[in-house]
Amino acid sequence: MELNELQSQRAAKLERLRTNGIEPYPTRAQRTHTIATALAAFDQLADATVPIILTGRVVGARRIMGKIAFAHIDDGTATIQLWLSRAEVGDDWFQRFRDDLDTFDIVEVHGTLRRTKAGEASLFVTAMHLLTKTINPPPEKWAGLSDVEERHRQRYLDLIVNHDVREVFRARAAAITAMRHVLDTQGFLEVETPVLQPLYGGAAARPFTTYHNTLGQNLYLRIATELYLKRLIVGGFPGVYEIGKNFRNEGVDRSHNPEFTMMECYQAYGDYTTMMRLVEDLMRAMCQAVNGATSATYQGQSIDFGPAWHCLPMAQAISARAGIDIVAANDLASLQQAITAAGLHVEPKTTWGKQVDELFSAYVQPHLVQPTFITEYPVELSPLAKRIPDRPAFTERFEAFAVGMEIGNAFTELNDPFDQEQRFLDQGRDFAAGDEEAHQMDVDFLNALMYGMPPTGGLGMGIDRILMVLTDRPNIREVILFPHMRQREA
RNA sequence: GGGCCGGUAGCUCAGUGGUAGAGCACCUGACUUUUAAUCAGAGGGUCGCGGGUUCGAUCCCCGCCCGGCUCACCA
Repeated sequence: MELNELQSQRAAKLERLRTNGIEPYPTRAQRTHTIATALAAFDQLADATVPIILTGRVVGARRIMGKIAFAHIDDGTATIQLWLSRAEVGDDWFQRFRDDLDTFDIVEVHGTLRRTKAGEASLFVTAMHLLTKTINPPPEKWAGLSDVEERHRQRYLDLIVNHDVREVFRARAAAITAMRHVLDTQGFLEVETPVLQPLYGGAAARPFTTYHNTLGQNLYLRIATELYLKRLIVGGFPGVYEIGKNFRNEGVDRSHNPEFTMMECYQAYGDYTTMMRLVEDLMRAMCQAVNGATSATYQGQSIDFGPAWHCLPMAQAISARAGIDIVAANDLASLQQAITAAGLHVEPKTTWGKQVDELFSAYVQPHLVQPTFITEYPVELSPLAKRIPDRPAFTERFEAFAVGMEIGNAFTELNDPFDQEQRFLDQGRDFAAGDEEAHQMDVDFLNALMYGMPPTGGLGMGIDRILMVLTDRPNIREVILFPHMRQREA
């Protein structure tokens, strides 16, 4: 290791401690309380001068004044002030605290709880042990660690220094726990399906590819769990869900990370309307778990997950926002003509469905701030969704939006194996025509459907994006502990 | 991939065609109720990397690397 000046100073202190018989990395720690439990019982413990032992990392400045010193320690549950008196803790340890310990070192401290004259609840230290000597110095005291790249690359340091970052990830865990609770109590079984797949499917995306050496087989990292979960509905489970990572070989921006966490669930004998109710239940529960209420504030706007969501067919939404009737303009040429006639500027696309999607993304989606379901998607954008019985160009599908961002996608699942085969064949033509995200033919999945899948509702929800909304973070990297970062030069 | 902005001490940032700056941190000393402790003093730099212009480049020019925002892609 090459050490800079500050690191070398700390390494020298470490050697001095060793020379004086102090092991800088002892094997075990002892404590009687966490800081949080000690503070909760402060009055009883202080009044009876009960000797206790706490542990934690020294955070903030050590304030050392000749024969007395103060510092704070943090054990992950709370912080507490240490109050050291030279007379009480002894010359050796007082001097060691001053000369050989540093901010960020981790210590075990023995003493009694006592309030200072300023009124701060403190541990009056009678003895101390070093638990871990640190080599790296802390960032600046006030501005702290604010460089976004450094925060993400050194998330451990970000978490030490920026306590609101810890809260984001506690919120994330609480939200996922709440999500599991809703799904478990509504009869869904949590399952795990393959990440390494011989065929990728269930979404429109380019995959990451990898290779199994001994089998000599190309494999893909999954882009969705959908096709495996539906096989399990064929297998007879009444409801299944999986919360796990998907991997999509696409661009990276503030709402896309190459690997992201998705919850997908499938409910036998349900349909897309039962999935709407489930989304409402899930979002209410997750918002409650994170914010203690069914509304959240995102970038200054209140987002309310309490009431039933707005619900609007895609054609109506586009008509209202862009003034284009996609039901009348039902082929690519007439749609593009209508767009031109309306004076709209939309990226030209190669198919009617993609053009509809583009129109929607440009003119409707940014306005979907409050929770909204957009329903009835074009069939060619939805190769796994069932058609609306009397309008076969559209599917029983919705996407869930909030703060202008897609956070969920659901449909009545296509269970007609012949229609499914035809959709795959159509997708195959798109792929041959250069659409790298077109869905692949999956013969085994068709085989499963030929054993019969009951009418089923399915839903996918992007956990990371939901957490962005619930924790008011405008960048997906703020809700992923270790977001993807470009590799640094050696 | 395009556009805009940025990369200077451990951290947060200023700055200039002529020996590199501040605050915090760190180091030395003083100090028995601090909590942005205070006071006195000292040290610390590949100015992202490579090339060019110049007597001289951290500064100007070109290329590259990395990051942020944004557009495109991506539901």
